[in-house]
Formats: sequence, C-alpha cells, structure tokens
Amino acid sequence: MELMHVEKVDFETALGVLKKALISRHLVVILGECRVDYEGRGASRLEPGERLVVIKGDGSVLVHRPSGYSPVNWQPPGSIVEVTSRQGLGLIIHVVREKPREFLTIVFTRIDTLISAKMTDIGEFTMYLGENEIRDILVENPELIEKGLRIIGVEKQIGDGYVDIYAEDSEGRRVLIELKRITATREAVLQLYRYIERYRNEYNQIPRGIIIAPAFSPSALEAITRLGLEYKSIDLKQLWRYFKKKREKKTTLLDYRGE
Amino acid sequence: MELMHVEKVDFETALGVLKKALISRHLVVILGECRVDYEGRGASRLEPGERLVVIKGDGSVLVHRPSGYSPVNWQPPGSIVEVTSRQGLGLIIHVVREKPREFLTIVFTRIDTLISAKMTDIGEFTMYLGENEIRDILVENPELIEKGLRIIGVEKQIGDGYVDIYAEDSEGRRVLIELKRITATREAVLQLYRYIERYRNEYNQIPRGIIIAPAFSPSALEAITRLGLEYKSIDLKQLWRYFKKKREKKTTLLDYRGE
DNA sequence: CTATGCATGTCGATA
DNA sequence: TATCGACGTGCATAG
Repeated sequence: MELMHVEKVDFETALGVLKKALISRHLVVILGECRVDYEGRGASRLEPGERLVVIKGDGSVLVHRPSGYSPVNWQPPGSIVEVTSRQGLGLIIHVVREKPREFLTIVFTRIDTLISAKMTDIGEFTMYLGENEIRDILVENPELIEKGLRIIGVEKQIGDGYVDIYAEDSEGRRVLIELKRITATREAVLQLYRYIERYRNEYNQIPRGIIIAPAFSPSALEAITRLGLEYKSIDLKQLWRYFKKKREKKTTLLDYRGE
Repeated sequence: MELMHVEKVDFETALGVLKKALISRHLVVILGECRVDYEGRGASRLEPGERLVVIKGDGSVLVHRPSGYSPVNWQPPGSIVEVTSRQGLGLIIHVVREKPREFLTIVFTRIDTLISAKMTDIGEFTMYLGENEIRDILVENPELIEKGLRIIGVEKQIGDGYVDIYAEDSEGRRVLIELKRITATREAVLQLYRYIERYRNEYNQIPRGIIIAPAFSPSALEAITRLGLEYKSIDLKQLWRYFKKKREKKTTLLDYRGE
C-alpha cells in the first residue's frame, strides 16, 4: 500500500497532498475539525466539530462523527470532488453529485491528520449459505428441485458414505441427490455415481441420480452425460431469499413460544 | 484532538495501541490488509485485500473497500469489540452484536497505519428549510396557517419594510403574517406590530397580525398577548414533507417539459 | 435509461 | 422493548 501521511499541517500543504491524491484517485482519510453544509434533495448544516472524512477514489465521500454507524453527511460514488484553501482560513472540499444535483461542502478549520493511500483490493466478497442450509431449504421446498418430488430423508447412509438427499419422484422412482454449494466438479459426479452403484447393489433397483449445484464444470457435465445422471442448477440468490423467510418464521415462532 | 499514530507496525505493538484505544473509547482508523468473516442475519466472506477499518467509541465498526459508498461489512453501535493477536500471524478483531446475535471477524495480515483519536464533536446537526422555502410552502398550503385563509401576496411593502405574507381571512379581514424559521423572540413580535401600526395609518383599518414560528420565547408570547396579536406554531418536520412532495412534483414537471 | 423491490438495511418515534 | 414508517435511503436487477 502506497501511503502518504501528514500531521498537524497547514492548509496549503494539506491542499497539495489532497490534490495529488484526488488526481491519483487514492483513498483519503482526514481527521480534523470541520463544518459541513449540504443542499440537494434535502438541506442540512453541521456545526463545527471533530470528524473523520473519507474520500474514495470513485468519488464517494463520507463524513463520520465519532459515533454512529451511518455518516452524518455523504456523497455517493461518481461525485466530483474539488478542493481549495482560503489563505490559511481553512481547507474547503466541494463535492458535487450530478443526478440529482446535490452539493456537499466541507470546511476544515483544523487538520490533525491527512492520509492518502493507494489501495488495491481484489478480494472477492460473497454472501453465502452453507451446504447444510442449502440442503434444508431444498428439503423444505422440494419443488425447487423437481415438481412432485417427495423427500424421504437426508444424509442417508449408503455403504460407507452419505448421500445428501434421498427422495422419490412423482412416478415412484427413488432419487439420490448430491449437493454442492460451489461449482460441481467431476469428482462430485463420480461420488454420486458410486452411491448409485452401491444403492443398486444393496436394493437391487436403479435409482435416478441428480447432482445439484450453482454451476458445473465442463468435465462434470461430460461425466454426468456419460454416466446417465442428471443435473439441476440452483440460484443461490433465490435460496438466500428462502433462507431469510425461513429464519424470520423461526424467530417469530421462538418469540411466540418464549412468551 | 488527542492523537496516537503508528505505521508499519508489528501486531503486538498494534494490539497494545488498539486495546488502549478501545478502553478509552477512542475512534480507531486502520489501513491494512485483512480478510473478513460475518455471520448473523446473513453470512459473508471477504477474501484478503487492502481495506479501511473504522472502530468508533460506541462500538460501531465499519469495513470499507477502496470504493463504494457503503461498508462491505459492519457492525452497529453497541457492539462489543475485542482484539487479539496470534503470534505475529495477524491481528484479529472480533465484533459481537447481541440482538440479533451477529459476529464479525476481521483478520489483519498487515497493518500499514493505525490511528487512535480522541474526538469531541458537539456540533449540532440540522436538516433545514430556509425562510423562503417555508414561506412558499405556506403560501401554497394556506390551510396550514388557518382554514379559509386566502393569500394576497408575499413580501408586501409596508412603510420601509416588508411583511412576509399578506392575506385575507374567511371573514374578509386583512391579515399580516410574520414568519420565523427559528424560535420567535420579542423582537420579531415587535417588528410585526410596527407593520400593523403602519398598515393602520396607511389603509385606515386594523388588520390581524399573526406570527408564525416553530417555537416562541416567553417574552415573545407575553408581547403577543399584550399587543393583541396572534401566533401559530409550525411543525418543521411536516413542512419538510410538503417540501419534498413539492420538489418531486417540480422535478416531474421539469422532466415532462424537457421531453 | 427509468422503475421496482430488497437490505446483515439503519434510525427514530411510538405504544 | 417490539413495531412502524421514513430515509438526502443505497443498490441491483428488470424492462
């Protein structure tokens, strides 16, 4: 992380650092005393006090007070940031949002710390469900897998392993389901196939085999076709919604029982 | 502002500074590389990257990526923050929210900058309407002042001054209205009274005088009673709603005309 | 591009 | 303390 940091600095110097940071689209953190005016959809004034101001490379600006989750004033990404200083009187940050047209003005009367940082962050962010949660949702909503499917059990032991979902389709045929919360690989397909084989040996009947995952690798698809299995892709976003609904219900129920 | 600042520091040192900051309920700003896990109402994982983390004295925690308005992960005020370090392996910040029970774990694998600041911010924050906006809203919605009131004009000149609103009541009597966007003082009342006097001299009739404000000082109320004037308090929140509705309409109209 | 609905919404007021 | 509604909501997705 490329860092530039100045402390207890005069406005002219701060202005220089700030301008360079803005041009380079670095992230800027300022701690100091300021007042803030906003006018746009609404209008507000924030009297002088010590605040934390963050300016991001994409034009987002946040003014944070020493407490509270949400910024007291802000401007969203895409805003235009301009800085000026008035002869040692203060450092002024103008932030303009185009649509809707809104203005934010931050006047720093003292700067305690100013940081400019070139940050790189390519780390992936994922909201997720564990395989157990996915399984529970599918068990409670089998129509998400296939119309007319009836769940017989979960984690059914077959040989020395466990198949995730054990069910019966609308025509009375048994179904073994293997579940993956990430892209299914050939490995997963082969695992399911082994269960199918064992089931055949044990019960002397051929069950359907379905592999469920949000996505499938090419080799997995090839194996599925070759081994006469089936696959069904799930939309994690959709399951997420089911998950939340379910939890809400649960909470309500618990609250009710609690009384 | 009391400031403590360390840079490119090992985890043990950082831990010390952080613990002291948390006990003192100072605001903490950390720039560095971290990964973040969250589990509660939802669940998420954020892979390693360079981030800005803010811990406020009230227990709010924000994890900001280099772009975007909203934090990628967070915990609201009232959360419990705990920090540990694992032998130079990393600095771990645990944040627990009690109700609903939620967990946030930030693991710093590198700390570029750590700031602890004791900030004082008593500056008042107000969402406001200017006197002009208030006047326009009242003119467009005279029923907010009094049923049956008909507006004749605004900023009507009387002598060397201007009365804010000039109107006629349901019984045909003229009404002079003085408007204040903050608590009305005796001064405002006397000003209105002077207009009343001048109006009487000029038009040879006695108008009603109403002073409108969100609040009235005791001396103002005394003067109002003594001088035979009237007062009406306005709810700025209510006017604010009118204001927004009005602007929405205006915007829609402009958009329409624009096509 | 606007329109619609969701959010780990947050936040304040109210019963 | 739970509930309700507003928010400078922001944000993604659909049309």
